[in-house]
Amino acid sequence: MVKKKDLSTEEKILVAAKKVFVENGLSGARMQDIADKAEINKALLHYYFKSKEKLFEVIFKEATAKLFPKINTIFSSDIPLFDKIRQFTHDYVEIVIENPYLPLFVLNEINKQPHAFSQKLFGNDQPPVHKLSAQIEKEIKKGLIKPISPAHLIINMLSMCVFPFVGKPMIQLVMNIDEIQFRNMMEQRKTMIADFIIASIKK
Amino acid sequence: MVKKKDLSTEEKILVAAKKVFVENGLSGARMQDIADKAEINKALLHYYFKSKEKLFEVIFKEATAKLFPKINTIFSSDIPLFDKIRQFTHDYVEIVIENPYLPLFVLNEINKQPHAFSQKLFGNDQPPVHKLSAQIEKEIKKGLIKPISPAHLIINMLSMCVFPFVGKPMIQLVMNIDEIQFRNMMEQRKTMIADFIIASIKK
DNA sequence: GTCTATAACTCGATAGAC
DNA sequence: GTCTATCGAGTTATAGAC
Repeated sequence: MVKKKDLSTEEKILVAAKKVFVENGLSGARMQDIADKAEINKALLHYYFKSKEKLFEVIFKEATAKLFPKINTIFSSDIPLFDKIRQFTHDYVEIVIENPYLPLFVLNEINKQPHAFSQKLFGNDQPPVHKLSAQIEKEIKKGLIKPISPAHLIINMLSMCVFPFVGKPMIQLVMNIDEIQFRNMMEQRKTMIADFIIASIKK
Repeated sequence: MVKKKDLSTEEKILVAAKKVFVENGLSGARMQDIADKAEINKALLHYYFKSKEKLFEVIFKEATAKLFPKINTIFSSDIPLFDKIRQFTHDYVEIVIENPYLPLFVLNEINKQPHAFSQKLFGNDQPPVHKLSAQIEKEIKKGLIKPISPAHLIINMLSMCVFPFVGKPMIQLVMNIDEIQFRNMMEQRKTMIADFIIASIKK
């Protein structure tokens, strides 16, 4: 664990800004709160990052960089379908366990600026579902799995990986569980989700 | 379809406020925007609803009233498990299709004030999962379905119903589909989700 | 009930000293 | 690089006329 005092001013700002933006969103965050949390003053924030928007952009890019590239890589990789499902759900739940508040943060901002991201998220690459969709179609045609719409299967998989974190406080309320129990459940999901999916589509 | 002119001032405000708050959140919403959309002026907003916070609370309560009671009712009803799964997923997806932006809105605010809701959402009732959990356990013991943690099964079901709407713009980007295609897909999910779940747990 | 005008305040941003 | 002080835009909220 790195102590605050060991961080450069810029790093302290980034750590503080991440927390404040992720908790409150762009419009809900206050530069004063970020400054306080970084133990500096507002003027210095502007010295390092010209404006609130610029600082936000840095934090947001950092967040998407954690959440999206992995999807692309695994979806497009060249391994058998069931392995792919197991690997994706395992790795993705693991990522999100370490960053439980990022999905809600990112989805919020995408919601507020949908068009602004069509390019940003995937650059000039194909959106990453095509290869996986094709693979699923192929398995169905070969009669190896039950017929299912690839799009729905992918949405189901993503839903089960991500939603528990987006709805974390609600789930904790409804199920009446604390942080540790929640974390344990999420650890189980690393393997449970794939089992659940494969049981559904295997012939 | 009711026309704006036929609504009372209070109703016009509520319609406008709902749209603005749901799209922008509490901190992102502007009273001026609400006034413009309701075709009145700011002063009148305060005449009807003392403050921004008070107005927000009304909208928020309306939103939770749409999303939560249904869960409670179906989860606790006295019908066979598979019927319950079919009914819940069908009805819930239907509700959310008609209010696609409510889940993200509500989850956001719960995230910002987790403790404030422990009472608010369910009052003095038991959180509604107990009865469904017990029912699932029983079916497993009777050997009618495959062993699975009730909590995970419920989370999976909720995830597949709700997440596509929380992640709507992202899904539209990733899958490259427009509003109509999205709506069609969600219509399919009214029955698809139950099929998917039951295929996974049926013996 | 509804309006115009404005007070009161919050907050991002800058000037300027050190 | 870092600070204090302050400006100015934008917002919530109120006063007061009709």
